[in-house]
Amino acid sequence: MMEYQFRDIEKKWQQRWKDSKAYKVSNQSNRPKYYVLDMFPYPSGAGLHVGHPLGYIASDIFSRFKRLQGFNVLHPMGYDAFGLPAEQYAIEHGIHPAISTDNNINNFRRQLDNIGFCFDWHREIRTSDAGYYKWTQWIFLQLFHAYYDRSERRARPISQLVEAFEKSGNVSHPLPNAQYPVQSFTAEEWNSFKEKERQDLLMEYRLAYCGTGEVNWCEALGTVLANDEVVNGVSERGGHPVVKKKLRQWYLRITAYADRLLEGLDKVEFSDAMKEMQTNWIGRSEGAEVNFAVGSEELAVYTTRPDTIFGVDFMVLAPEHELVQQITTDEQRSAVENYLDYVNSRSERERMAEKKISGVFTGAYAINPFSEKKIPVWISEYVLAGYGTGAIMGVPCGDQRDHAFARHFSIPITNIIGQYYNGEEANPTKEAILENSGFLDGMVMKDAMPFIINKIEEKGIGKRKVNFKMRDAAFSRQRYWGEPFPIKWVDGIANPLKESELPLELPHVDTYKPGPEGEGPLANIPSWVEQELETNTMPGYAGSSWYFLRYMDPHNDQEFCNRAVSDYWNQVDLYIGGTEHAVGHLLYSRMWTKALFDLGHIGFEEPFRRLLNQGMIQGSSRFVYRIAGKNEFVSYGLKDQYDTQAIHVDVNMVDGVELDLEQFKKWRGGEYAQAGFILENGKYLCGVETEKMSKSKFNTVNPDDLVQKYGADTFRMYEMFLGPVEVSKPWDTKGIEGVHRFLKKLWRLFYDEQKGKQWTDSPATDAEKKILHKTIKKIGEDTERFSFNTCVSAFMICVNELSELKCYKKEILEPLLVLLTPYAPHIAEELYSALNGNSDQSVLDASFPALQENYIKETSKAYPVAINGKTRTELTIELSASQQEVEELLLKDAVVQKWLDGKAPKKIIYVKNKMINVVV
RNA sequence: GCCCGGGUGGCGGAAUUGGUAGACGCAGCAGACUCAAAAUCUGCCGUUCGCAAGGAUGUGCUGGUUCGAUUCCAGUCCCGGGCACCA
Repeated sequence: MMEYQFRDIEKKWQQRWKDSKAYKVSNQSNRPKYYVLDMFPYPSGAGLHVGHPLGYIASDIFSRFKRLQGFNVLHPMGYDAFGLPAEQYAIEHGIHPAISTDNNINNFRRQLDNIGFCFDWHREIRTSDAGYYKWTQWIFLQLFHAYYDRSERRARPISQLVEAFEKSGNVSHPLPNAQYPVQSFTAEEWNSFKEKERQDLLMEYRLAYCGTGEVNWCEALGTVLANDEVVNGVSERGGHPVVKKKLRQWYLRITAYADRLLEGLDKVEFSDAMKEMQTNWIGRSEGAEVNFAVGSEELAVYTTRPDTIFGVDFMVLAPEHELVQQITTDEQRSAVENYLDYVNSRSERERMAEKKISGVFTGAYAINPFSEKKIPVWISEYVLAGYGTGAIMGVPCGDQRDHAFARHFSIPITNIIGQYYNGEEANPTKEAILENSGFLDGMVMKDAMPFIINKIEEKGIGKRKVNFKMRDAAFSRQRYWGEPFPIKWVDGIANPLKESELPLELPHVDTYKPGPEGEGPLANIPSWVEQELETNTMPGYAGSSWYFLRYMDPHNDQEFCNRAVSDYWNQVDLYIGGTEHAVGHLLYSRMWTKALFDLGHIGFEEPFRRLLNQGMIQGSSRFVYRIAGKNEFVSYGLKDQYDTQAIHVDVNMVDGVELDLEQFKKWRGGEYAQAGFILENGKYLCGVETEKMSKSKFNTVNPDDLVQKYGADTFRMYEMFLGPVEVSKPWDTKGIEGVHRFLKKLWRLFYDEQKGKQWTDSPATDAEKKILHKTIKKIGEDTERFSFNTCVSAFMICVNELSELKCYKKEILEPLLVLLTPYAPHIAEELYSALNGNSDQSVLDASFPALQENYIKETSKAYPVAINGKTRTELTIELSASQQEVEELLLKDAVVQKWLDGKAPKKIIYVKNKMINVVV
């Protein structure tokens, strides 16, 4: 074999690696462990396009790299197999989700195998397998049987809470929900409660709990819709009206973990952008809750700026606030009622989107507890019932929204910050010296903050308070294709199934239509309903919140994951995936990990030690230009001479920008078979635009086609060569040929097309060793920092230089193949095997070559010489040269003399190993 | 509106700590080999002035710091992403 026959080579080694179980990983090893994980895919029916494998290639390279460095590397793959699209497909086509999901998975697997990944498929998991979701249900029960102990800041078994209640009531365990009708009880009271009362109370503490929540109910479709299926208050499909409907819903008490989720960010290596997104989502704010008297009622407001309390000019309640009815005066009642009607007529989305200021005065006045000033109480839709206390104090001089509100309704503005307020717009400064602020006068705002909070607490009219924007996570879906809850409802009490009753298998159904009253399809199954089983199913993120643990011990039918095994593999060392899961999946899995840690099931509390976000590969669309009203197309360069309409064409019919006219005429069943063309230089050239890659834009490129045409190794390297993994960049099929040429050139270092084998055992020269070791250094460093694109360049430079020197020496070529293995494993193994007389030693288990610095050490350097900062010439000088020696050499140089023009240099800057600059 | 990223040749990108801007590749141009094509090889390739040697200019824009700025600072424009009345 003299030519690079990549198809045969790749097929051969993929089969051999499979036969020798080359990627099977053991849980026992003397080697240090390394865990590389990809965000597992939802197996959609559309299959992979070139954008999907980007992260998988990066993780594959890194896994293989770590293996060469002597690590025991866990690199598994599986499928997030429950989900809405399969159910939707089932409704439309009558095919059971289990079947369509299975088909999709088979197609995914075939496409992945094509690319030559080193996944340990013995550990494959599917979240929809009963053997998997048995443990998802089990973890749900762990959460159900646990509460969050706020003083110890950790989850504990709920049985311990019951013991505490029996002994001393709930004095040291206040209810998480301040709105619950019973707030405190004694041991005697607890012991006298009926079972239902006790269970209702315990439900208020559980980490997985049931409550009432609002869902988007669409009467016409008879189903509940996700937020993104609702557009402008109507359903995305069909445009039917959507209303809020209250339903029984499961929740996860993620808010209990808010502060730990925040603190945990300091212990992980995520990008700053990612940490910031999570921080914003959690939305921690510090402030105070303050009570204002309104007649005989008390109105609590939450504020982050208690230091501005003397600047309060009005109050605003959310329209839903419970005090609204009680405090509204008779004169204002009809105005308030009108406003409430207006608010009720609006969807949540409309209210969110509204920029116009609206509101109405209730007629009531609150009393400022410090200044005794009377403050008008308003209602407005910009105040949200769900955040803080649902009421705010309006400080116009310090808050832009309050300012706009005061202006709009002509409420007089009190200035407490002197010249910091210009009368035109609010200033949220904390640096101003307070005025018009009673006993706070003269204090700097940020100093007044702790002072006034203490005063508030002393006076007993409020307290210091930390608030979070994050809400508890809704954990029910009124759907079929998800994990059933291991819960039976008897007399209104949620009864958990016993561990021995798991898994509670998802029953087969013949129809996926929603159940009555917004319930899920399970409510249509008489046998299910007779057993009083919960009819909701779990959401998509249930299975994905803990899957990284199951990979460690995927076949264990006694435990979700053996503790010794999870102690060995521990955290995921490198997690690779897209930013779209920034807040959802990552926060949920972090919370589950913390809960499992608290309950003693695992030994670490952050699942992912390091996170790498891959960018998107954008589509590069091609356009043809049809002359208006004619079946005639004009080439890109001439289109401005006509009135044209741009039409997307399939990028796979275009070579660079040149359209294949024959293919185009056959496209879309011959729609353009009779079309005419106006060409430039005999070619039809297309327009180009970068857009999201999608079928509808005809700009998707299938990796299968590229692997078929150029081979998996070329494809892998080209995906990396496009640019840094973390950033988004457009796809350009044309460029792949450059990488393919590189591999062919590499091949020719080993085989000559005429002469055949041409490697030799002759000893390498220093120049050749220098090329090799320079490459070892570059590949080692750049792979470690995920700079895969510059690695590909470094390989190209190396092969170019070795070709130039006609270096065919095994001493150089063999280590080069090891370096290349993570990037292009097939060709590396083929040549490595040939080099070693087809021995059984696989390049996959070779050792990463050791860098010998002495071969790359330079003794002299060609220094750039700048005159006044502008590079004028180059001067080769020994690295050991002193300042004085350099100056002497410099002044002798003809170019330097020319620029000095007889003048003496003012200063000569010589930075060793960098540059020389002469200041004249 | 707020918060993050990012603007470098015709294109993707490189320049790791302030030190030769444009590595590597694509596209393009010229040439060699060939009956021809493919494959391969060689040279050129930011803009501009110049026959050349060489010079000027150049990393979105305007300033600043520095012997020296793609890199640091201030302002500004544009693009991408996230959040969106969070008190």
